[in-house]
Amino acid sequence: MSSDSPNLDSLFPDAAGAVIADVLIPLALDIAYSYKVPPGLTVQPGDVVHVPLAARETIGVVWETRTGAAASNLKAVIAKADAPPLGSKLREFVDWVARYTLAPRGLVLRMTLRSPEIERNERIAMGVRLVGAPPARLTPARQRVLAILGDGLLRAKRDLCDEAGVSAAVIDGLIDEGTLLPEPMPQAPVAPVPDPDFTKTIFSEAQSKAVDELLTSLRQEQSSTTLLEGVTGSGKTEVYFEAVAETLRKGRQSLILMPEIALTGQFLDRFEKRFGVRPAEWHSGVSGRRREKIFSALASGEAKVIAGARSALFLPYADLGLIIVDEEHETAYKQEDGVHYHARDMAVVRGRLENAPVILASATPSIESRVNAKAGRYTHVKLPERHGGRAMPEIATIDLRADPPSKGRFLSPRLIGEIRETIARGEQTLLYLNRRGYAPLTLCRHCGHRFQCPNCTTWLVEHRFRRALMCHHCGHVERRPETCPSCSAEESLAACGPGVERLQEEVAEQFPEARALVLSSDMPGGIERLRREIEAVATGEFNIVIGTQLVAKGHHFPYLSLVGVVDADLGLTSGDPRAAERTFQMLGQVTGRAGRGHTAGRALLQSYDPDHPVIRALVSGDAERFYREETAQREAASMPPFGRLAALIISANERQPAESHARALARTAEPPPGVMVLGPAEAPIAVIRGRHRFRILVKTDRSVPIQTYLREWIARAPKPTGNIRVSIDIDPQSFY
DNA sequence: AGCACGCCGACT
DNA sequence: GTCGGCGTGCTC
Repeated sequence: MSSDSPNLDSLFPDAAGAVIADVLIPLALDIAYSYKVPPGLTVQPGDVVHVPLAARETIGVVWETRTGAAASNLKAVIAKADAPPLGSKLREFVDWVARYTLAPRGLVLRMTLRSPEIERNERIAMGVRLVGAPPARLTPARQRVLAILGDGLLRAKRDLCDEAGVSAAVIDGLIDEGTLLPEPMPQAPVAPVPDPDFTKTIFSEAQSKAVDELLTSLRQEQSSTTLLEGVTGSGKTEVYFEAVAETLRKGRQSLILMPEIALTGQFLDRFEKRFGVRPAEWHSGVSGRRREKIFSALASGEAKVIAGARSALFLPYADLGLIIVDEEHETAYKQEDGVHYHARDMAVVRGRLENAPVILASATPSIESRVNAKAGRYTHVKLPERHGGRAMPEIATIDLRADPPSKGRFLSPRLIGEIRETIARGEQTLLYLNRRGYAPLTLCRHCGHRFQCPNCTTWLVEHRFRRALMCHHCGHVERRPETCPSCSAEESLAACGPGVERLQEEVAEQFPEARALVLSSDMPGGIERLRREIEAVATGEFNIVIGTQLVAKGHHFPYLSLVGVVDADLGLTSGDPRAAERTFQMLGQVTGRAGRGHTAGRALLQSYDPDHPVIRALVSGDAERFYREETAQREAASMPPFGRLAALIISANERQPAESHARALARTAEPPPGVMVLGPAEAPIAVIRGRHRFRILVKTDRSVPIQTYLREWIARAPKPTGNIRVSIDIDPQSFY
């Protein structure tokens, strides 16, 4: 900071030598704006400041300071804000993420500032303490209060009222008399420090080995990424808790990233069992007041461990010493609106910048992470067996060509037989079908009319319970008509294919005496009811559970011994380049639910294509081979992580303009060698928050700087007219 | 994100 | 004639 003489400053305020701050503002702006720094104010890069913007005042972060000739039209910084400054590593991270995701830097900055809505209305709870002589008039109410406070300790007003059975007026009266003294209550610590040695976990031989390996790579001074691969039930969490303990002993902070839905009481309980206290939590359900507290506790270094959803990656840690990405393969790590980023990948980047080791944990790792591990870029730590002698489920297929269900039904005779036996043993069956509603397609038997979404390129799903046809893509809903809208034929509409509701109908028919339950995310009664029902399933209350993918995660069902995958082929035919991987992971998780205690469970996959590599791999348990083959295919096709995928997303309020601009853009593309534009016609259209989105997929091999190419492409293309926005999505590829 | 400006349809 | 809807562009 230059120290010009005050004389000179006041005489020539705009002369060379003025201090200028380049301030990044948390709006959709990519460049930092320049402001004069008024005399008497010193700012440093990272400082949060109030600045004028147009007619308003906003907050911003000083990105750089310089001295030089200030143009006289520069506005001046108003003041420093009462917020922790952003460290240089975090600023570097913001720049890096913005550059990689092609988002304006201001938008990325906003993710790091989101919480401190500087609520000045901090109400400090007051307590009272006995200090003076009893008052002249000693009423019974007053006596009760004084009796309680006789020990001279400080008590919260509220608690005291409850305990003494008096109103606040009694206590206020005593304060006026001088008998009691009000005093602010000591603030409960936002995030009590976990004790790394609260309990000592007894590890199996395999687990101890994994812990040793993990700690060895942790103790290297360099930042490193470790893939912790452990089958369901192998005790991954307890193993990575040891890395958290090690980081705690060093006095540094740990971040445990998890998909939002996985952040449950169950996880927090396990943490508390190991460390004596719960970690601080960070997700959409945490209230504003608490967010602010956690925010500053992290910035000051007071909070040591935080468990959070992907947004926690952008918080201002004082000394981040470890990042764990739990369930690293989860798609929930990808943010699809605003700044498009993949939290797993950005975690690896932030870990590198902060010199913090990163642990990616999963039972079914992503291809990307596996490839990196195989190539030696990540350390690979494996937990190959279940903990506590629990056996892996036995998985088999039912060939639907040889053993078909009866017409209009979806359960094969063999599966029905197995369910019957399971019920007879008093055990539970899970029927997995990842399709909400009654039937995925409705058509007219008379004229062949198919109900299609007016916005999307998808069929409307019948929801018989609600008597509606719904689009699961955009949320469009219409009433199911009685007659065909095209040919007016009556009673001609036929439901095609199964959904969970239809399966429930079939189950009721086959097993009228069984208690069956559908678990799907659109269940009437909302999340509360869902939680209660899941609890009821865990206590063994139902014989048959019919569930969509939400049953694959989290909860443990101790009575479950049979898993029937109703349509194992579902999802394998979608155009998604990760379809095989996703299906393998999903079915791996679902079938992993089977098994009671030490008894192995059974899983049956109904399939018309039992020789499909995914199904074969699930049955044989040969994950290695599946990953090897899938990796080879990815490599041959230049798909991630061997090539890159990106998309231009064109969105507008109406479908038509979005689509025509997408086509116009596609025509403008002049792909250089190594780039392939996969055309808008192949891309599905979705409606998100009222905006119709069209995607143009782009595939490149790794030699092409895809960011540069996309930027040039957009610059070349005709300017979008109307309310059309073009944004860029870079597909996750994993970083190392 | 705000906020102003400007262009088109309904109407005190 | 004006009011006000929203689409568009700008903010050091």
